[in-house]
Amino acid sequence: MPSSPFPLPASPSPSRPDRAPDRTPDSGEEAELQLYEAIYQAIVERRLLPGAKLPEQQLCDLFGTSRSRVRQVLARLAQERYVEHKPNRGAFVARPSPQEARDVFTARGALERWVVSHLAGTLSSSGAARLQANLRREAEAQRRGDHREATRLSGEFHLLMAELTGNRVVCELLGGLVVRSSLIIALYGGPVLHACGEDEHQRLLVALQGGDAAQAEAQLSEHLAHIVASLDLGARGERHADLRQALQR
Amino acid sequence: MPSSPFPLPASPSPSRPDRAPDRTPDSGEEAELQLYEAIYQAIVERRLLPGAKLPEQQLCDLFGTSRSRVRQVLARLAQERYVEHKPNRGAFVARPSPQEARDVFTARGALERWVVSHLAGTLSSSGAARLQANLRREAEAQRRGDHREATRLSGEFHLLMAELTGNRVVCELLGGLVVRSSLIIALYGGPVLHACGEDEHQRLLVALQGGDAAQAEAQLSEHLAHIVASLDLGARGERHADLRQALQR
DNA sequence: TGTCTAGAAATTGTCGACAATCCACTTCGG
DNA sequence: CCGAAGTGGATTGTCGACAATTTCTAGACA
Repeated sequence: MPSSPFPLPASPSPSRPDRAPDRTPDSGEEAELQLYEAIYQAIVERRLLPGAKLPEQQLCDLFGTSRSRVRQVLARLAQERYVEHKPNRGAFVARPSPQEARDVFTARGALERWVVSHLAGTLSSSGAARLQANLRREAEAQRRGDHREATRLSGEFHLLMAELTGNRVVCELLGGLVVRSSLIIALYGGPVLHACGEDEHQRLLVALQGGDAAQAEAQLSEHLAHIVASLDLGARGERHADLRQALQR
Repeated sequence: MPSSPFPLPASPSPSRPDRAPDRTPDSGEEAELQLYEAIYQAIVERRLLPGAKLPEQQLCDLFGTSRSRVRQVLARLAQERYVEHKPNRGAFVARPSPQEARDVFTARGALERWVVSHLAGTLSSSGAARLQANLRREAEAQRRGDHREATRLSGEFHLLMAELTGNRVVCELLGGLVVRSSLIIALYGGPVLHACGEDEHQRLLVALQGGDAAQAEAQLSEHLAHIVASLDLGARGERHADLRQALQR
């Protein structure tokens, strides 16, 4: 069926509707970034489900890149634990074990307790405003039933807190854990994706603005515990979606 | 000078003194692991200093592998922030900025406070024995002036604590931070490599065995703060060593 | 009808060759 | 004598081709 080499993201040369038309180094490097971002976003937004296969040639065709670049991207994703690399079998979206699921949220707790503790004393008004804006957008998405956008914003809230501390290292580590959390919730989460978070984020922000570090830490621990408690570890999710459909923007 | 293609690690086929002789898949994959471990250990033990160049062809010759494998290893090391990848310039052992140095130790504090807090209630007698053995070996190395071995064991102490919690995710994250700490101390540490740790580790272990989580957390925070305080951030270390010499076992 | 086997097709793993870029040395002009 | 441009060599970046392995398919036999 895939006789046309470039089904979706347009051929390299003719039209480039996205911005930054000033520098034109080569389409290859750009496509490599696009490919990474596409898979990354598809995982965060749960369009690519755990266990889905990522065939190299198919990705080459979809993004008009060479196989070396695709392999590079897959290797990076594998090191970040977003995909698993089975020898001579190919790359698959990662399926974290129940134990790994618990460990990820425990590690998040360790890092994020420092984040909120640090923020409780230093949160600027502009920072608080950014967090508030995120909450508003999440509530909006929730109200209009856009669960995909809501869960994305929910993860972004945690990352935004980390960014506001100014600690790049914590940001990177936590960023990885948040993505892996998406995989975990996709695997073990019930159909109702922890709608509880909506309110808990709000209370967490109040604690931060009040400068009460202990209260903020307690709120956060409770929040994460609620998420873990809502998981059905032991479920054998065999879910996987279509590549073409998942990666199109 | 390097006319002989395999100066140090022996040619692929004839002799293989290391264990696991049962499976003999191919020398390529094995050499790839050896290369990674060699660079990793050389960084931890401060034989490869920040800023040192890692030329691909030279590594190919030293380990008898193809350039693709060398590039794969370097890419992995770059993602772990152990080496920096300058475009069209090559790979260099990473030189963390002063800001990154502070951030790394802050992140370590966040993770390790959970580690010691968790261990304070659950440390088994065998686990305590392993930690005690590590301390003994470190003290021994310190006594006979083997600073290299002492610093290696010092880092291993922190990793060992993380392992004893059973949380793989925390282990991986902390492992990366410990290696980066080696780079930071190599760059900004004075000639006397925080010999203070010797005693502080001992007191930390006592607190763990006593089950006093708060005391253990306080000890740990103080320990890390001492290390950061001993750093001379703002130093412009241009140190780098010879590859051949650094990577030989 | 079910299962095992053998061949074929597709997919992944590995390598060497070529192109692009940068570094160092030489050479020329001031 | 010093600085700048040019040139040769070395190093890195990229790609396509080939080899190895797995998976799918067809067919024979119990």
